[in-house]
Amino acid sequence: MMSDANMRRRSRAVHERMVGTTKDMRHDDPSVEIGLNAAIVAVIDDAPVVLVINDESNDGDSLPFGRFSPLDHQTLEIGLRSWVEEQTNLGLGYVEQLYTFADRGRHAVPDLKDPHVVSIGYLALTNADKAETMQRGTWRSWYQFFPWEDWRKGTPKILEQEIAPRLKQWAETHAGHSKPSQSLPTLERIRMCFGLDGATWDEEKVLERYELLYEAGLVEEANRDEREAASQWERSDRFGKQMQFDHRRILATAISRVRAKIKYRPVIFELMQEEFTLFELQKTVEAILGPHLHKQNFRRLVESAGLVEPTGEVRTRTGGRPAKLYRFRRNVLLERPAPGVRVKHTRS
Amino acid sequence: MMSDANMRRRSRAVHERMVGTTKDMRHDDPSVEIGLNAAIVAVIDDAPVVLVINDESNDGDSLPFGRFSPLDHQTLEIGLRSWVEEQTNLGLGYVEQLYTFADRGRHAVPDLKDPHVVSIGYLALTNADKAETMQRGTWRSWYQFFPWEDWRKGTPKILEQEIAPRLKQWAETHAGHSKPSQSLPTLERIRMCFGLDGATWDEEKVLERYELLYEAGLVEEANRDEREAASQWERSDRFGKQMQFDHRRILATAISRVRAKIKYRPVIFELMQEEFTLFELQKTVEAILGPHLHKQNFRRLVESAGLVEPTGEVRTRTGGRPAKLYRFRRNVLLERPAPGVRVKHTRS
DNA sequence: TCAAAAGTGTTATCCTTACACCCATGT
DNA sequence: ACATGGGTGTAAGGATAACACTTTTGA
Repeated sequence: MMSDANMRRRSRAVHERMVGTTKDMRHDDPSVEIGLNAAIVAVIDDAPVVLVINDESNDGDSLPFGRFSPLDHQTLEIGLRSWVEEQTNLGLGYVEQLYTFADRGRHAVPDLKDPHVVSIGYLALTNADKAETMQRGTWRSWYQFFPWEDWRKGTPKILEQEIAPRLKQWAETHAGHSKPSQSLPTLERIRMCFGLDGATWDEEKVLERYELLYEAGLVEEANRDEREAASQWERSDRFGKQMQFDHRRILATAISRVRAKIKYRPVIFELMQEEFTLFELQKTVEAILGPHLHKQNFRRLVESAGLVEPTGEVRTRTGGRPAKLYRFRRNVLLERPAPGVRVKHTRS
Repeated sequence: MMSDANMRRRSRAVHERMVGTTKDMRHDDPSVEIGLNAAIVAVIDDAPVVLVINDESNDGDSLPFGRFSPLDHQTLEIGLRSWVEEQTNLGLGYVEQLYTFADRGRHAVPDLKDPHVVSIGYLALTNADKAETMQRGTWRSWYQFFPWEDWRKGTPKILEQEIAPRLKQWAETHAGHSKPSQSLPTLERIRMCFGLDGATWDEEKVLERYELLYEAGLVEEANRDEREAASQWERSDRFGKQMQFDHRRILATAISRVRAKIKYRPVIFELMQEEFTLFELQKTVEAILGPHLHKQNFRRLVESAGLVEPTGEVRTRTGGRPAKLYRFRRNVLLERPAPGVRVKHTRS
């Protein structure tokens, strides 16, 4: 049997292997910084918006962000909330972690390139009225950053006019460069991501689409990071407004996540007022998922799923007949395992 | 218009606000360490297993893990792969990021409490045959760490005999302590998480269940972290074997994720050989999700979904009639947006 | 009066569930 | 022979997509 002290020693050795205080350390590695970044989403006037800090620098807007300091904050989420509150005076409600990125070369700033930053992205949902106390920051339509995601007026022109041809051209010239880890050939990846040549558009693939454009060097950030300077276009917002650091990637992750999540969790109500009409609810869902897509059956769906209940009140001046007001039925959480707005799309 | 130099300066200011090189810094904060941790999952003899490094210390096994060093590795995933390979000589195939934790007090080691570690969890899937070259490490059934998840022989006894009464007792004594952020009252949370009192068991809620037991001070780790030493039981594995640091939490996250993911992505095939019978496929799905649950219709489902195709060959000595061999149809990826094993449960 | 939105009702279709039954092998 | 798993067919039931139609307001 091992002595107690011996066990302690072993345990300590394990720990040191990790934190690198002994011989196992390879460099005098300046430890990395933890960046917390929040994509705060709301729906205003039936448009999906995100809160950005306008910095007027060359590199575009940024998301609210800050450094995680374990001495100040017990958990990552607490740290995030305090940063956001400090920067925007906005208290957050629903918050969820997205992803942690640490790719070398994707945090470039003009005069201080590639610091060692691990950036942790968060998604927060709020309704714009709760956000009245907000001070700094601007709400911006997320389509400014991702114009190809904007299907409100049918297929976005940029898709077939710019993206498809340039991506295909890139795929041909870089055919050999495709990583073996990617199981699909590049052309197929492009087809699937952007719903070209008969493939169906999947509104959840926001991140995959952005990453493909980055790889192809079509978004400004790729230029900035000097990775694939393959296509030296003039600086422009043609492929969406750029953002600082890797914030556009974080925003893409956020959009993907909300779009997926409202289908199996009742998070859509985080974006609503307490009381709402079914049409308002539908508009909000459409703002997130993309419109022209659902059916009148939407009403029946949410009611029969037990997601909402009538308040008894009515709202007039809707543009037509007065509409019953509804509220979120919190009890669904106790009844169904995965309640959400299970919508299917139509062609009309 | 702002001068170019001016813009650079502003941009720099933003960056410094984050990395804290100027006045914005609050402490001489020793920067945190990044720990990479892998839950490597396989199915052996119809049982779900995870690769652990047996350290024989007081604190139980650990997952393969290591420190992330941005100088050595371009991305987090590359860093993870190299650590795992170094520790176990095992090359990883499918890898996916899970979650990043940094809760103060959840990385305790006996003699060096609460270092500032941000631990990033990863899920890896492999089939045990590919893992033949493995050197260090042991495959352990994940039910050793989560006995209440083991429904292979019907409802686990520990659920009604131990967990339910002790959690309810805890909920009553700590009624006031429930955080306001949790929307549900503690007793309802318990009911939902563990499928008590008529609620349905949701096999995906592995993490929620573990966290509840941690909060209630029933798992060893809670004791160790000296958070809720409410219940001073003798040290025991009654509520599952403990693991080092926060590794059991990471494993819980991993199990939740696989269980959810096989339903909408064809990741189950990462756990299979190249060729397999439909029954083997079913057994593997059951190993992950929990058994006694599906139907013979499983066969029709996977075939009609286009997930598999016959190889033309046959396997004998199955215990019955020889079975056709199948392989994964990689082309589903080009056809369906979210292919997976869409199984529903039955009572039988 | 008419446009716009709120609502109700009804079918056709598909998908899944459940049950029933036959086939081929090893022991 | 029989147990065990392989494999096929089909009918009942539920969900939902699609369509048709009525109601109530504000401009």
